[in-house]
Amino acid sequence: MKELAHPAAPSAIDLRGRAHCVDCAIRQHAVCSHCEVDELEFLSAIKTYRSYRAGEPILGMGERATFLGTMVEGVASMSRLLPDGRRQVVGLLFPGDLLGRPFSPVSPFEYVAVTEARLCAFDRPQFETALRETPSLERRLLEMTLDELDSAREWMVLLGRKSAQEKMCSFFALAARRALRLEKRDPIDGMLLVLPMSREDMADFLGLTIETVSRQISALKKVGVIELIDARHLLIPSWSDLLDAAGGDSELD
Amino acid sequence: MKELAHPAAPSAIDLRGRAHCVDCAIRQHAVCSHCEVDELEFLSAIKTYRSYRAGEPILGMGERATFLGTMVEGVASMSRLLPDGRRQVVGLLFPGDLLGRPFSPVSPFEYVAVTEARLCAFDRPQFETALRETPSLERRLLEMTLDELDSAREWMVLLGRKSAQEKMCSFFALAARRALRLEKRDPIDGMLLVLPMSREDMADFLGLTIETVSRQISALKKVGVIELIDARHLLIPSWSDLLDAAGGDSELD
DNA sequence: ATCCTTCGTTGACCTGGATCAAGGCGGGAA
DNA sequence: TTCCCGCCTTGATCCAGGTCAACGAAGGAT
Repeated sequence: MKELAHPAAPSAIDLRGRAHCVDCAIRQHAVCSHCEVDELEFLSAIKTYRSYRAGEPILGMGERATFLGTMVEGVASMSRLLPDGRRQVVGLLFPGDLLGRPFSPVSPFEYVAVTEARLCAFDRPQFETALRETPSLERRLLEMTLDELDSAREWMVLLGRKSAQEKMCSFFALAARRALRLEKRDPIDGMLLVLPMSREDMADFLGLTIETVSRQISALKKVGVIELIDARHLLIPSWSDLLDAAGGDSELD
Repeated sequence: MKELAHPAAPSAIDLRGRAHCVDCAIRQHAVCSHCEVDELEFLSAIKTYRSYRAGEPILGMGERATFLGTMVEGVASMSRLLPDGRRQVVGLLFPGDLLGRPFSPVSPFEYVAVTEARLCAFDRPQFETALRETPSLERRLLEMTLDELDSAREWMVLLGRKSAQEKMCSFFALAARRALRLEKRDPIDGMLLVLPMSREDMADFLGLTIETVSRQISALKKVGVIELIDARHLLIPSWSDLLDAAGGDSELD
């Protein structure tokens, strides 16, 4: 996972991966959700699917990105590495989310596939031109960016003011809501939550250490806020208990 | 400061405050910076200046906002109050910054004037219509939102992974850069930095307590990274020393 | 089957920053 | 001038979460 020959080269590119946009399962969440058929056709012409294995880098920090794209499957992380090795995950990307920084060729953050992932990628200059010429695209990007900004600020509250326990609960709530959204289902008590990431990724997302994450999970299991099946699977017996323990959750993600 | 009769009512509204946009000192930083003369004239027709005293609330959390606007003078904070009183400042607004959440009438954060402040306010529905009909406005808002998102993520790194000392230095660097930008000057060693806010606001911005802020300032003074004139004024003897002590600063704000 | 190697858990201990508490200082009111 | 009162600083103590360390469980490779 650490020693891949070509960090920015996906493990597979399907150059002719022209699945029909109209059939795209995640389009309603994506930057192209407001597009008309002809606009979709144009995008379709410049799109390429890229697949990544879990742990594989997608874009490096400070690297010149040649593309950007929509997450189609899987989860990716966006993070910053400090000179001394400390790491902060500043965002998780779920299907529908846009990966990459429009209008800026070098991203100040690195993107890594957290699970096996698939990206609907666009050549950067072409996509940026499309953005400028297609109001429905630009408008949707603005909507998405405003929402992401709200989420980022929400997360700042968590990072700055919440206890380790509250952070864990907020994270579970976030992960559960994002999973539910894709399945178009509402939260229910007793639901299963699949954790898409390692303890280390969670720790780096929450501003904690893996040990603290592990301990808090054990503590939450003991008080019954969660029921642990195995390291990656848990049940949420009571959604409202979870939100209470999350300390002022704003239902945003 | 805590017991104001009408939280959302500014201390003064100049209804005929129609200073010419073309002469506006901060327009180049504002959402209207890409506008043509005719577009400026339209905005001018729907704008109103609002003044706030230091400490005065501008928009409450969860409150239905009737306006949003560009900061013209002064500094405002954007923050979230947790049910138990903990507070996190998620952003500072300097002249040129847009105050308020476009396309969403209720802001999930509260805005407070940190110093005496002046706002170029627009009626929300009218401004949103203008946004939708004016590509130069919408495009500029997108640019600004993308930049703010980068800054927010930068701040997440600080909140999640930096030490109290690094946080203080990053804050000084941020405040200095924002001040310099307005004056169109470059950072120089020995420059004076005016702190626009109280220890409490800094603490809430950095995810610290006032005591820690105070102690770190003393510590930084002792090691010579800053020179304290009084509680609100300090010198930055060496810009590079400051950035070193800030631990991986990305020059962003 | 056996060995790694990675990941997660748990325990023991430490420490950075929070908390609690006491003054200092400066500006406005009387 | 004196007295507040809101800020800021500093000291003493505490504790949530970090650090260090050991170990178990679950794959993969051979």
